[in-house]
Amino acid sequence: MDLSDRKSKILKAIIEDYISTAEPIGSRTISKRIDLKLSSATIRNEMADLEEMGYLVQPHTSSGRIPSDLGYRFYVNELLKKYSFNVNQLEQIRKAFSVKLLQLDSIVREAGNLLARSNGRYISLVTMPESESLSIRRMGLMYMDAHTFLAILVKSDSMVHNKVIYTQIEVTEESVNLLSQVLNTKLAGLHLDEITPESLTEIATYLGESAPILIPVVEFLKEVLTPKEGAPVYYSGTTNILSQPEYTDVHKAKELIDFLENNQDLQKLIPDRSSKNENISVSIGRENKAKALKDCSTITITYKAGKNATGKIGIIGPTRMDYANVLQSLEGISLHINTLLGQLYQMDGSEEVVKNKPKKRPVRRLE
Amino acid sequence: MDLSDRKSKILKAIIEDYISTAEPIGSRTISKRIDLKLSSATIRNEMADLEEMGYLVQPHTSSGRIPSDLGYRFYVNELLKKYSFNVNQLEQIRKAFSVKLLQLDSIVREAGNLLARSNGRYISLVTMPESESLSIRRMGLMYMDAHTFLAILVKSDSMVHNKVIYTQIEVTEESVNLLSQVLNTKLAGLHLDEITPESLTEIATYLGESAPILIPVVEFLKEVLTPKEGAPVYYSGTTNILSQPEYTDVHKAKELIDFLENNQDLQKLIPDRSSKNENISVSIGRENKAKALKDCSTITITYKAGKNATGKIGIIGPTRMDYANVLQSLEGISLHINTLLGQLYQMDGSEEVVKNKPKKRPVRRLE
DNA sequence: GTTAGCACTCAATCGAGAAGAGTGCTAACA
DNA sequence: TGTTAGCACTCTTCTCGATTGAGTGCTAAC
Repeated sequence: MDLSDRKSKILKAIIEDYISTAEPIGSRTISKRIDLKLSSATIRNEMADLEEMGYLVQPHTSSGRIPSDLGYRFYVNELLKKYSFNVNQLEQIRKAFSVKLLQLDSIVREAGNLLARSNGRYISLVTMPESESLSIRRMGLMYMDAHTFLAILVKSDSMVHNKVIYTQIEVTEESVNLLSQVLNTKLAGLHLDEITPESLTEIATYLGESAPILIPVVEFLKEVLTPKEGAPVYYSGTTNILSQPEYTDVHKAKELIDFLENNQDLQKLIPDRSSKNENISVSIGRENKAKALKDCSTITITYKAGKNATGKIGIIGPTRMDYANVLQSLEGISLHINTLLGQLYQMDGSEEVVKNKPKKRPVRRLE
Repeated sequence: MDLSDRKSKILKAIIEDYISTAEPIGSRTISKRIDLKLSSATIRNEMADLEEMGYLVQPHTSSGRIPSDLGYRFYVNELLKKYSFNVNQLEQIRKAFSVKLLQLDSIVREAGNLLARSNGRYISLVTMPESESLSIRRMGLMYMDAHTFLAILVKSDSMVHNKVIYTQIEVTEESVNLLSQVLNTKLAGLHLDEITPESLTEIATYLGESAPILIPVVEFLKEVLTPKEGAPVYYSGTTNILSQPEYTDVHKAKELIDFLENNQDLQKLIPDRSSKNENISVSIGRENKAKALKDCSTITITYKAGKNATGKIGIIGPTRMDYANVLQSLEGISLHINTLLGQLYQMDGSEEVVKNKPKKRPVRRLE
């Protein structure tokens, strides 16, 4: 769908004005604003055309025009000039990540917070990276007292999990240390589905009568390694939208926030329209799967964490969103966490893990 | 300050009505509602008295009365009959805590969430338990690759911390394991200020040329064990207040939420008025230290975690708060987390830690 | 193709009046 | 002396019509 150069300019001007004012835009405003000198009457004619073509809507006769979903879509696809990266901005992003954040979940979560703070007007969201199946990179146990020990697991995606485990039977420091060592050598590099009953019984033989403590440990492994269907979404800056004029009605705001908090499955919220080679996905208004988001736009970008794990980070706001700005900071942040995570994974002793890993792993189907 | 029985009854009726309706209460409403049969005119006289005494205020002449801060205070101190515990309710609280939550921070945080959910109208807050000085209960390292290992610390309050540490120099699995063992035997039971340069050099001697890896480990210990001044406050259900009539104005709501998020120091928000032997503190309206909370009431209860560590859990809402209900569920939840944490600490091998701990520890001053 | 001009539309604003809830005060009553 | 009925008064809220003003569509002229 093509538009004349003049129509494009007018549409762009309307959208950008509306993005910043949230008020319907009249022909006079545009005729004054735009570079090509045209009278309001001419603009009016063009606006009527644009409305007929579906790019603009009128809240009521004799009011200014506001962009339709289609209008925003055209804006995003065609009119948004490639934003140039501000080196300064990238530097600021880098600074915002404090040095001590060297763990995956902190990095990702902090990225979400940063995003929410950096625009201050929209809600930001992140999902933790999900890879189809995770393996055990490293694990260990730590004796605490006769009935307690700590289980620690480093997954192949570098996330660390730990759990305090209480046992009925008494354990000794030696037996815990022994189990720790055995577990590590036997299980490191394995996926959950590669932990067979046979290997477990083998491990149990090393333990003698303290074998039962293996049970809660395996529970823990299962719990942590089982791929969660639909990574949970973390929202940040939910109350940012309270400063948006479209949410001066508290009920609307609460409805949206409640909806988000109760719908943790990002897949169900937004369509997967990163069909192009781009990994950025922009969903405008009714393009979102959820009806509750019909007046919102969601922009998400996919980041990589390791070989085949990806997560998303994004923004939810009213359709009247500052797309240019959001896209830019989103891309800036994703760029940065990609490098951060890249560093994190570069340090992986991947070879070492690989040598322990059988070649023929059951293939996990994607549903 | 004493009130006649009848005045008390009228005040109570007004407050409870106002709590549930948020509308100024007129004399006729009370004359119909209350058990002792009195005409509206009589009630009016009594209300005029109560206003003169400062328990009620009139938003404007010829409107009903609403309780003043003093009125609420009287209500809380004198009129609130001792709530009886509902066994059912306690059972529900118990169920709400899923079994897998066996770590201090999850327990406390979950308590906050539960509190926010259970009333659904107010903001809940929790602070992590703070004890003056924490010691190392147990620590360990876990080798990951030639430049990476994981440091794990279990503090005396049972909180587990871990951090991925990257080293410039190469480390071997053996050296990490050795250090792990040495650290544990040498440092377990110690407070931060008991870790002397001498003990560190002693440890270093065990390590030979891989001694430098001790540095980031000590950094980590410092970071985790240094007592934070003013435990951070975690809020939950901040958007709950959006459903309250006093916050239909979005700006007010946003102001409050922003204020809370930017003021993490609970000490500065509310006065420490748990002066009685009670550990519950109720601050009504302007009794709060922060002016931003002048239309809010805060109720906090202190829970115990271990011997001398305490944290707070509480509720923030409009002064028109359902005190009876909030107090009850607050006490219920604190009761439960006290027992949960009690179990957690009972399992502490305290003797074992004690034997390693020198008697004369530098006394830390309270400021 | 562009523009000036004009009649028209419709939301938002304003103000006057009416309604209604509630009070204070007075006088009568038990 | 305490309680109550009644009435005038106050003040908010609601309603409704008039006004305003931003903006449009259309027509005619350039």
